Amino acid sequence: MPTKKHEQFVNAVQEAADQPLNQEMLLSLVGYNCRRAYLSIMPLFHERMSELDLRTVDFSVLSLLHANPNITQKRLSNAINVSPPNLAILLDRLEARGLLLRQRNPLDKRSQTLILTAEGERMAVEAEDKVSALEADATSALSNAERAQLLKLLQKIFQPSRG
Amino acid sequence: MPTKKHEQFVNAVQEAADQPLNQEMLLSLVGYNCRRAYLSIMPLFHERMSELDLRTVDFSVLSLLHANPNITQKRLSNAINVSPPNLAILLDRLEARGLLLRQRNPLDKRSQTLILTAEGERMAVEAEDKVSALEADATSALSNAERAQLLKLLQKIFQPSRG
DNA sequence: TATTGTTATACTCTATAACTATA
DNA sequence: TATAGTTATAGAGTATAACAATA
Repeated sequence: MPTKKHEQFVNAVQEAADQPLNQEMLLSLVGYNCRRAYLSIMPLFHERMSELDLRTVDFSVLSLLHANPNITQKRLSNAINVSPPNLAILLDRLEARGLLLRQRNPLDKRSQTLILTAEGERMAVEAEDKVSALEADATSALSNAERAQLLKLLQKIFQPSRG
Repeated sequence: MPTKKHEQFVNAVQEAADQPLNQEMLLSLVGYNCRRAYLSIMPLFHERMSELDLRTVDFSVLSLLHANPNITQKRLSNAINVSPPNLAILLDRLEARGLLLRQRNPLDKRSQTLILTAEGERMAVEAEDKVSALEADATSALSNAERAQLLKLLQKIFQPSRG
């Protein structure tokens, strides 16, 4: 025999099931929306880059070394926000694949400088092409102007000094 | 005795050290910028929410249940993109803390509906206030109009159907 | 004494397989 | 037979502590 309280519960559950989800609060947060946008782009990255066997962080390293040959591990570590221990094993893997070289820094023998091999350069160029294309596909709902505006606004958040 | 090759290497290393890092490629990518912006907001989240002992995903759950009482675990799982096994233990913790209740769904006894306790409601309201404030601080480089524009552009990426 | 980089290790997050109960 | 949820477990990603070599 259903009590009144039980009836109210059944009605509340029915009503909840009938209504679309209210996500107003979460959708008002920049952090949440950044994460959702990022997570919506990543599957395409993994699909298209699995052929090159590169993760996002591997791509970041190749791309930065392509544009900045002979920088030290320290500067790379700071730039991509990967801790020295984790960068060490990441570089072990890329070096083992013949994509880059570590060389003792002649100006300060504590540090090591990094440079892509010829194969690493080829891989970097190919990866950059693939990523540019995949990005365009993942953000095809945006016009070029909107995309540029988005980049500007995001950079204001993590580079506030640059206005 | 330094070879010519070695001299060239020393010069290249010196030049690399003297120049600012070129991050043009990475900064042209929406995914990379989303991640950087997200990672710049998170430390503030952890600082301010450690008092409430809530992670981002815990906050998402409390906030969604606050706005959508009596929804099922299935709908919650879909909304926040957390797999059923991982959601189960997350809900175990919040239930053990007295923040929510799981109730067998009277309309389909396979599923369970979720509702915040009085304490859970208080926690949700307090957390939402804190998060709103922290978001404003983390994105203070943006005007209100820019912030609104940013949310719109990000949502276009992961909700392309909504234009 | 401080810095760069490495090794070892622990912790969190996320993903998968197998199971129970209900439809 | 299919679905909601749970348990157990494995893997990836990230963080910390201790160490060697150089400054």
